[in-house]
Amino acid sequence: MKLGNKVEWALHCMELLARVPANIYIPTQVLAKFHGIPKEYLSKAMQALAAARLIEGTLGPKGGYKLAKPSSQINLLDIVEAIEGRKKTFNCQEIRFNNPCLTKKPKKSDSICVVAKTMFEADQAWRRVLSEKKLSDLVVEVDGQVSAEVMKLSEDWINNEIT
Amino acid sequence: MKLGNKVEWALHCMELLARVPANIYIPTQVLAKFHGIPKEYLSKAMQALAAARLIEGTLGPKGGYKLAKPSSQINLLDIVEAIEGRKKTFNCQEIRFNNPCLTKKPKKSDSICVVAKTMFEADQAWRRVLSEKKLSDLVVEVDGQVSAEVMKLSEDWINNEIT
DNA sequence: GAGCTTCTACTCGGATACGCCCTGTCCGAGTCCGGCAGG
DNA sequence: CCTGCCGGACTCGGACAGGGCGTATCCGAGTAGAAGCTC
Repeated sequence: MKLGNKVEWALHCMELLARVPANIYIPTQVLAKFHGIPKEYLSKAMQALAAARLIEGTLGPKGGYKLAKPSSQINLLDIVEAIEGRKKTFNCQEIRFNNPCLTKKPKKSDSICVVAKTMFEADQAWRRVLSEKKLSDLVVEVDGQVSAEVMKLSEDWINNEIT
Repeated sequence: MKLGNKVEWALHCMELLARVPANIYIPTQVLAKFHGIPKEYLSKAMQALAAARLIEGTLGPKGGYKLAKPSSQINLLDIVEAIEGRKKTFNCQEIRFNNPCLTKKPKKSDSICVVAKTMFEADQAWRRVLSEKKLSDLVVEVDGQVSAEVMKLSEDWINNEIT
């Protein structure tokens, strides 16, 4: 039960995309260089984000990605699910129905297995925390952690790269 | 981000072990037949549970596994972690430190990355739900779901198998 | 100088290898029960 | 009949293949901008 690196990359890249004006496109190459990660593989994560309609891509010079929605309308669960998929962490195989002592055939309408029930509750608790954190919240938190000086330098660095 | 089948198997087997008297050993073969799952592979899960000191195994005829502690002292997180390991679901690679604009070398004592912080909070929420559910609670819930008739038949079936 | 055409260079997107971990299986070491012989 | 011994069968535990998914990489299709030519 481990999340891939693409999730971390996607979160940081989305946080960066949320900082630039809405009409500016950032290419994958710049995102990769800024974060020190392999560009080719990062593009896979960006493709997944685009497929989930969280970002939009454009070709050619001055191309790249931009947010498809305001950062206040995107939460972290959207991003994680775009990368990792929307399937639950626990998939119940209903092995309780393999009990050789069952007196009647089980139906799909039977109440949910109590083991799966608890696992699903845990899964929902995890998702709830992620869904309650908006991308815009993340931007504010980063602002509070990174010095204004570095923030300004980074902004200039990005602007220089995409020129 | 998906849990393996061994987790489900382990949970159901632990629930069953919690039902038998404390001095009775249930062999893997019986657990496997009762749940309709491959015995050889299930033994891997049982080995993991034994390594985590949740169950104890004995060799020879009348051998098998029994709980190492009362079911009220075992929670679902113990079981899941015994199978899946204790590592967090999200491992922060600190790619924020790859920013080419940093003015000073980052130290390990720096405050935690806000991205990782949220991911860890989600991870803890997941673990909290699991740790608050004791194995003895699970037994009670199963009692409320399975008919007394099937429960009795199952008990007799188990007793017959280990004789 | 302005507008159109062409060309280049840059982007995304999908198709393609590689490696690791989960899944599934097998066999050997160790041990406890049950039968058997002897007293 | 009781006791001690021995054999056998059953158990766990670790060692051994196969497959699927995540990781990493590459190349082609398409496009927007810039340069150059014509008017």
